[in-house]
Amino acid sequence: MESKKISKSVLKRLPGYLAYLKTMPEGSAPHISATALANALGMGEVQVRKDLAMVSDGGRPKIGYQREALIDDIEQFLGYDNTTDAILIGAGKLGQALMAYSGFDEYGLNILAAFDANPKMSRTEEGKPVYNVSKLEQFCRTHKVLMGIITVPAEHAQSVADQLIAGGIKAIWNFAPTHLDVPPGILVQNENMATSLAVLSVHLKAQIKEEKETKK
Amino acid sequence: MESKKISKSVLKRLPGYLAYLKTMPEGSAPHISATALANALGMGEVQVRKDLAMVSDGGRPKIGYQREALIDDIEQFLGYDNTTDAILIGAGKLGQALMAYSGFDEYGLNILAAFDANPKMSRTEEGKPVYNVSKLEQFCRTHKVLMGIITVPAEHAQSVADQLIAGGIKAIWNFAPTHLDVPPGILVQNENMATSLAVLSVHLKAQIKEEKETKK
DNA sequence: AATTTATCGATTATAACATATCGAATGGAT
DNA sequence: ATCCATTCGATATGTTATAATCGATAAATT
Repeated sequence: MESKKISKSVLKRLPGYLAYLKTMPEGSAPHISATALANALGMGEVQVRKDLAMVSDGGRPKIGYQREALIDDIEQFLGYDNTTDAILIGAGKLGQALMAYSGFDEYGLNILAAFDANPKMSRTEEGKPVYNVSKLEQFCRTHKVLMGIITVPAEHAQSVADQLIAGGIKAIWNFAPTHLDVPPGILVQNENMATSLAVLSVHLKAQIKEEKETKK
Repeated sequence: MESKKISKSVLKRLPGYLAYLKTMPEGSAPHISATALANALGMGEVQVRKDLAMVSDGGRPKIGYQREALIDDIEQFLGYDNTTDAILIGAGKLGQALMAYSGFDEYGLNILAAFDANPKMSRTEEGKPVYNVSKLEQFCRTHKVLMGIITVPAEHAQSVADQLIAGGIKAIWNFAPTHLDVPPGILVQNENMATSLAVLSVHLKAQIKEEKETKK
């Protein structure tokens, strides 16, 4: 089962399973079937089974998967079991919100420090240091940081990305609503709110249109 | 060209084009070709052309698209030209960050008010009212709000969603890391950071593994 | 012990999607 | 005025993701 090649769509569904498994009450049965999971999350049972088969092999007919073991398997697959260090650039509103979000530990993510062009404080509310952006590249090197989180305005995002890459970063989590040009081997994950909004907006438009037509 | 059926993948790419077109300097040529766009954003030129053909028909050989007209076409298609009202539930760190984000106007989104189970203030920094969550359903009805933004902890998300739907909401933008059960016709757009993290995390794991193997 | 039932896992089929290729049209160059 | 380069648009191919089908297995029941 271990890795080889995994489709990105599967990857995006795994956290969903994980979250559901974890929120199951303590008293529930120690086993859960792929079918049950599928029903709970409103997806096809075949798809769920296939996804689970990619990361685990503990499925037994009539019984299902052992919940604890399955959780462990998914977490291990997603790399949530060993923490990765990251830094955040852009200590604005969004940046601070992310720094304050305590849930990242759960996903094996540890934000070491924040950087800003004009640091208004030396430490965040949570006690994480805030440095001037000029220290960025050097910090990456000395701490061997592999992930950078960009929460700066769009016009500065590319420049920040370049500095991160120069510092040896391998993955970028980009919250700036702009395209980043990066060399191959560097992964950019865009958390673009504009795309989500587009989906919602078009849906609403269709919905309203439909309503008008049924009224006729 | 107008609507009919549009694939979700196309939809997600359109905001990228739009953002790039808008950031082009004033002095640049009034026309742009699909080829140029493709190169700038690092995508296939055929795909870009196909996408643009879905929303516009102003493409002319040798010239390309008129930039202004293309921007208008995309914005109209995405519904950015007429604003839609929305409300936000959960005035925590993330919720406040979203309220403070001024860029939403540009996408035709107008957040009317925020709701919280324990409002700590009656107004946000931006002057938007903050109500108790008990007023939620009534507010939706009287203001005919169609979109709700959920930024409450995962355990309360489903309950909030139910109230929104009871109030007549048609689209939900869900920032809570949990699955929401909704009746058909209601769209849930999950802005799940966990999925993005999963993609990044697995990439990093593969990257590290690769490095070790090349060192051998 | 045999049968039934529920579930996993593999195989196959379908559909969506991205990519490549080709012809047509247009504006600029010669 | 003719030719050429560029770009759009449409068609065709390959790839990938999704869905449906089938057999096998293990527990529960009779």
